[in-house]
Amino acid sequence: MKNSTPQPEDLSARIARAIRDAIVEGRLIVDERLPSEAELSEQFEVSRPTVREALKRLAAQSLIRTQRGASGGAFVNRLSFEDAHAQQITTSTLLLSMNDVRFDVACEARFALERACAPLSAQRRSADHLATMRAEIHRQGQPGLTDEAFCTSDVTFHRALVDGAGNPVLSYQLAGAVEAMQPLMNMITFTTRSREKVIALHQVIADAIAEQDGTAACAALTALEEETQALARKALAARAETQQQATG
Amino acid sequence: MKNSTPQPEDLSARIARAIRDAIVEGRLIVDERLPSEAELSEQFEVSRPTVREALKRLAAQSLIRTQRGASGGAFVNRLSFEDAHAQQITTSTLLLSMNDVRFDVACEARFALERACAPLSAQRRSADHLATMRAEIHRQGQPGLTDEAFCTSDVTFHRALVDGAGNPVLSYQLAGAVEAMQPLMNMITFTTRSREKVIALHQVIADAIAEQDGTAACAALTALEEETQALARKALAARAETQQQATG
DNA sequence: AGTTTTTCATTTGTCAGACATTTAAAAGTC
DNA sequence: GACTTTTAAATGTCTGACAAATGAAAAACT
Repeated sequence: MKNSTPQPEDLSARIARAIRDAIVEGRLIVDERLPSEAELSEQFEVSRPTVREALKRLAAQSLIRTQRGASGGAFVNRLSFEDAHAQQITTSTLLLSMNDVRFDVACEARFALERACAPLSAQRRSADHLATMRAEIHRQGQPGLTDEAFCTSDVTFHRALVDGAGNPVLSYQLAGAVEAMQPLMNMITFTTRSREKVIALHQVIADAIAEQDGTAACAALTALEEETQALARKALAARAETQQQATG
Repeated sequence: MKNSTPQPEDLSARIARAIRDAIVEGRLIVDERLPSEAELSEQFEVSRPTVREALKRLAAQSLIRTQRGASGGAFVNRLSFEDAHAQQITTSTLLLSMNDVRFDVACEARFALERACAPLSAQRRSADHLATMRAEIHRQGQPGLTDEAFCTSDVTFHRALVDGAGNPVLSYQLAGAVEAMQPLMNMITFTTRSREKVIALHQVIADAIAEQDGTAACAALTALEEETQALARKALAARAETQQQATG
């Protein structure tokens, strides 16, 4: 009986939904101005604060932007790849951290997706992308680099690989998978030896991309995945042992 | 000089950001209750409506949920895969439609990502996933099926393929790529002949997945990509011709 | 006439206070 | 002890107001 009315939606939620539907269905187009808050409150027969709450909901999703002053108002926002990118990353990050997603699951997803990009990137990467990859490899070899900085560089390297495919949709979709891994990677303590292995594989990948050899890049990515998984297992085991010492 | 203060963020945006950061950085954990709106307005030294606007922003991103009554309030929400899934789809759909992303770009991304799933799906798919795929193939062969229904079935088929990989992170990341294509696919008019080709390739994919042959599934996906791209080119050309007739 | 300055109306941003509604816990009753 | 009633706390909503930004029209000036 409880679920007959799951959750009578708030007025502001209903209004937000109505406007969102109008945008998604194309009844409101990009840069079109919405009625003023006063007009909206008349149309929906609610108070202005309620309308405002609805508009803030939409603003939070980058669906509208607001401007003050005469001829200001709320405008349908062109959702940019940049905005979508950022949203994707925070959503993915939270998703992984809040649901206790196992490292190996996230890692598998990440490398599977990257392998999807490798062949395209091998074909199309610009000199810039390649230069970024090589620069990051160099950075990763610097002594005295913290683990966190190493991970950040790792992400930059892989993003260059993905962006090399020259497909913005692909870059957008991959953003979450690549960047959201960083907090998980930070669990790992990278020894000098393990860094050397990772860097060597990065080198193989960069070389393969340079020679437009997608197959080789995929193979190196697979090797890197196995190496990463092994490192994570080791970190996890070490952590378990520490905990056992603490409790026992 | 204009960019020195790019856009003085609203109070409600600032407060939302502060709380969001607290959640992302783990200072607020799942199911933890936030201070009441009255307390928040004191802490941030703003009025309750402003606090409420901030909370609505967070609610729009499924970061919090609110409950009325005594011992009610705003609680940090566990971002579920389901919620994230839904958000991803609407974001991806809007992104594609608002930025005039070319069909071939979106299509390329979609199939590249699906090929990343195919080997995993071939290894792990359950009987259920396979049954869904076969059922959709059968549905696609039914006469009198509208183009829209055909596309819907196509999406269901491909989602089963992706879900077969048994990696929820992968399923989540792929959701946008697969589902957001549907509006684009609906441009295409499927002739009986073209449907037959698509169905035949679906059959090849399903068989490959059944026999745990990831390589064959990938090959069939590539063939399906080429077929889809060809159909889209045809639809585009036909549209261009119609327009020329209208204007000329 | 042309240009600059001022005024003004519009619109969002913010605030204060009030009431309605929901809900769980406390108090009261049998 | 089990049930009912009361109560307090919290969100949901409304009204009315003022502040601040901004573009356009009006006015003033050259």
